[in-house]
Amino acid sequence: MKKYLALKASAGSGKTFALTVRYITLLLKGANPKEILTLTFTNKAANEMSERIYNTLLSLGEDKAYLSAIITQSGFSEEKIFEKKDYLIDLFSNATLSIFTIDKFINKILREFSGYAGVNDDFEIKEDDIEKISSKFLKSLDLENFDKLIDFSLFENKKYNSLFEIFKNIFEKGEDIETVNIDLSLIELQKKEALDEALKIKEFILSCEVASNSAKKAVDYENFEELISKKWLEKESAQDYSYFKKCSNDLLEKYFQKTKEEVGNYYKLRSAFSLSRLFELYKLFKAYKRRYNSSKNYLHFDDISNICYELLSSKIDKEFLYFRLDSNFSHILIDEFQDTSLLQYKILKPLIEEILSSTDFKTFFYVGDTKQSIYRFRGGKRELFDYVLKTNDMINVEVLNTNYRSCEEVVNFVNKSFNSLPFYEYYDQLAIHQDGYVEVYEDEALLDDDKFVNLAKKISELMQKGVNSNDIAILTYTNDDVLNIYSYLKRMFPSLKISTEMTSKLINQENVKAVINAIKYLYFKEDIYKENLNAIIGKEPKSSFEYETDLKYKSVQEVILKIADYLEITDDNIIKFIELASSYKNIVDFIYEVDNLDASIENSEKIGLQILTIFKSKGLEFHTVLLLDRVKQKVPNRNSLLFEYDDVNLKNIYYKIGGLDNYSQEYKEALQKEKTLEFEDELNILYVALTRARKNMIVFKKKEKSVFDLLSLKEFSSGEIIASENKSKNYEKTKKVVYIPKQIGKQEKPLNIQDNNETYTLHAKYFGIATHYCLEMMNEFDENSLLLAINLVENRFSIYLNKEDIQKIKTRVSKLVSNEEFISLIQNGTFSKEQSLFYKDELKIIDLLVEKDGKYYIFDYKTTKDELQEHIEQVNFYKEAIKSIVSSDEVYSYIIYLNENNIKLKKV
DNA sequence: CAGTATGACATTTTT
DNA sequence: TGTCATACTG
Repeated sequence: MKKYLALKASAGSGKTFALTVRYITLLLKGANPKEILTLTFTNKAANEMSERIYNTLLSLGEDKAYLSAIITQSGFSEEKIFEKKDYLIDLFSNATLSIFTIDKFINKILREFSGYAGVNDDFEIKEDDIEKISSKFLKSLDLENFDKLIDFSLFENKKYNSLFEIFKNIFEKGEDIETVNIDLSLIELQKKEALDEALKIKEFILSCEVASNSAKKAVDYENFEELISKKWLEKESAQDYSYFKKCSNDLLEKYFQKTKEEVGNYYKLRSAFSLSRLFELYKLFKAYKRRYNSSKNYLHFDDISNICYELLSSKIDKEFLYFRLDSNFSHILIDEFQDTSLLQYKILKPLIEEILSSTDFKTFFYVGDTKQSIYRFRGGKRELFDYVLKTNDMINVEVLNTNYRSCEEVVNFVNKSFNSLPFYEYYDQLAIHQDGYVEVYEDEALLDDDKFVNLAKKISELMQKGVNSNDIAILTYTNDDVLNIYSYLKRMFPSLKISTEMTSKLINQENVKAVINAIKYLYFKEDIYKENLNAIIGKEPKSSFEYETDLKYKSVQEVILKIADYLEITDDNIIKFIELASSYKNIVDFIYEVDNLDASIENSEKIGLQILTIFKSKGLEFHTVLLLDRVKQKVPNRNSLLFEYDDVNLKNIYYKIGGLDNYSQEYKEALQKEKTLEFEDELNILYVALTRARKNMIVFKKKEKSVFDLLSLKEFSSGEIIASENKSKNYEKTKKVVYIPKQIGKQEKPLNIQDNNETYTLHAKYFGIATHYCLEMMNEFDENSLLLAINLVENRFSIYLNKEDIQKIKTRVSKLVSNEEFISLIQNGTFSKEQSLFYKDELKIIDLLVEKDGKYYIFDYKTTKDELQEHIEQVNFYKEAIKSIVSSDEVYSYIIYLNENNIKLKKV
């Protein structure tokens, strides 16, 4: 095993495999899980990582690929590894793991050193309410600074809101600059100077007899602003401008050059002024925000990394950090390194350096693929990958170029598309799977009104050729496209199950929005809310909304439910909204706080054809991919600031001004650099999109203005469509715990929400999921398995549940495994957990299914106290389903109520 | 026909 | 706020 290694892992080349092998090798070589710091970007990835390691340990030896890789890496013999297997499983499942997201890790550091950073260690993490902070900030300013802000805002013609956007942008970067004081009147003077010169040109042209109308129109300026909007100012000399050509002489050229010089001086002054003033105001804002955060005892994610970095760079030295951190990390593994931001890297740097300079057994490893860096807009810095290599010559680099994901046709197509691009680092990949199908289809419909006809046709064609709809994923550029395709396909194929993965805010979902407006109307009696409501639910404008209720005396949850039922719009999103609404104490709280609710919408069906954005698809793979061109054109980047970096060092910050590039060479170069990076982003998105398919890929290309023109794709097809392996109409896609929302709205029995029944809280939901997860992860129903499983639960659910909850789960499950009736029922049977079944058009998941002597036993776990009729109905449904599937009457079912004090087995 | 002016147009998102 | 298509100009 290389002690220090950077791994360039193209899409599908076995990145997670390499990480897992390395982790297990470290364990074999005697490392403790706690000291192996493994960093990922999302919680999902962190969970998957620990599960993958755990599962690989459990089946160590069964998978030859893993085994031989581990043998090679560790240098241990097969026997030696088997010998250690049980010990490793035990070690891993009982240890505190250090597998986190980068953000969580930085958060951890800050909490440990909170005293030095001047923050409380129990701060909350949440989104900023920029509107509130900015208005309070304005009020906090003294007259002089307030004037400065107003002046700046007027001068740059910026709204206050966009000013705070810029502050946020600076804050994310965590950069700072020196400011200089330039008087605004100086700029006004310079403007006049330039205008005076330009008026000479005007006079000259107007008195030139041969001047064309266009030439006269080109000098129709009265003030400075009109002057600089003229295109001819960008020319090198006056005669380069065709409308001036006829009048051109030395005198005009003299005026022209002088005007250009004065305008150039204006730009220099203005950019220096604007940048300085902006940072001056930013510093005030930052200081104010610190005070505000500390008074409210909360921080934003950006605050955390910002403060943490300040702490490390000024207040404490790295030795101190290293020795004070509650765990010493001897090994670091970083996943998706190309997405690391500069700030994050700077925070990790001392830890990495300590490892690199140590003579002990300490290792450093990072994997990534700069071609898959598509998150630059939120800070990801791909240059870091090579920079770290370049600046630390002990680090080795390896490249993974075998593709284990896609079939030959797909791999070859991607190779062909990317390897001839100049300035794009690409190594050809080698496919291990044969065959496959690739098609580039020039879709004329994409430019018409009926955009998705051909997409729909292709889908039905694929399904006829034996591709299961579950195996198809449609990838798009925007969330908007996802929605449009979803509703189009729903219309065309009403019975087709479609799942969309979108992150859109719950409060923006139509039904939820309708209820919010209805409640606001009832509270404020302002017509605007009623009209909003009418528009959303499709009623005529001015329709009345009559609803008798007493907002004050009912719980917020009850009000939402009643109104949603009244409007007949109760759905999954409304139910989630009701669950979340428990956090509002009363209706007034709700009215004023609801707009800040940050939760996301419930995604539709959990099974079926998938539609998602390319960004969302990163890290995933699909049997068949339909890739859609960018439907609408790309928008330009609207940041007001331009950060120019040399590798990873900040070179300059510019305040973006249109036209400045004509007068400042360095600004022009910085703009050019930014453009190159944006171009790379665009190619990277294409790379991610084209590497998701395992078997079949169909590209829908626009006839004109297609993004695929970057790769010069032409109409093309190669190979044969590969049918799905699983032919059943809707089969399980994941073995994950699926939460089915409780149908609160449809219950017969009136709800008793006021007594704060825990059944309906999110917390209870996670408690239930965690309990199910614990039971799912147990290999055997005994205490030993429970210990292992509870550890996994802790690692996975510690965000949602506290120690007591975990203990409660442990107690409950422990009661179950010592329950004689239960044990005797399952003894000597073969059992399958989380068995999904599809029956009468419904997908259900059975918690535990046991087969014994030709008899079947169904078990369903419940963590609620209440024994509801619907539980019985649900289990009866399972029973019917199993009976019909196995064609036997010997099916028995039980509901297991996992109560705190006792276990109840209820035969149904 | 080449150069110029003008108006319409639009993203991605975790912690 | 940059890009693109389109109309206009000489």
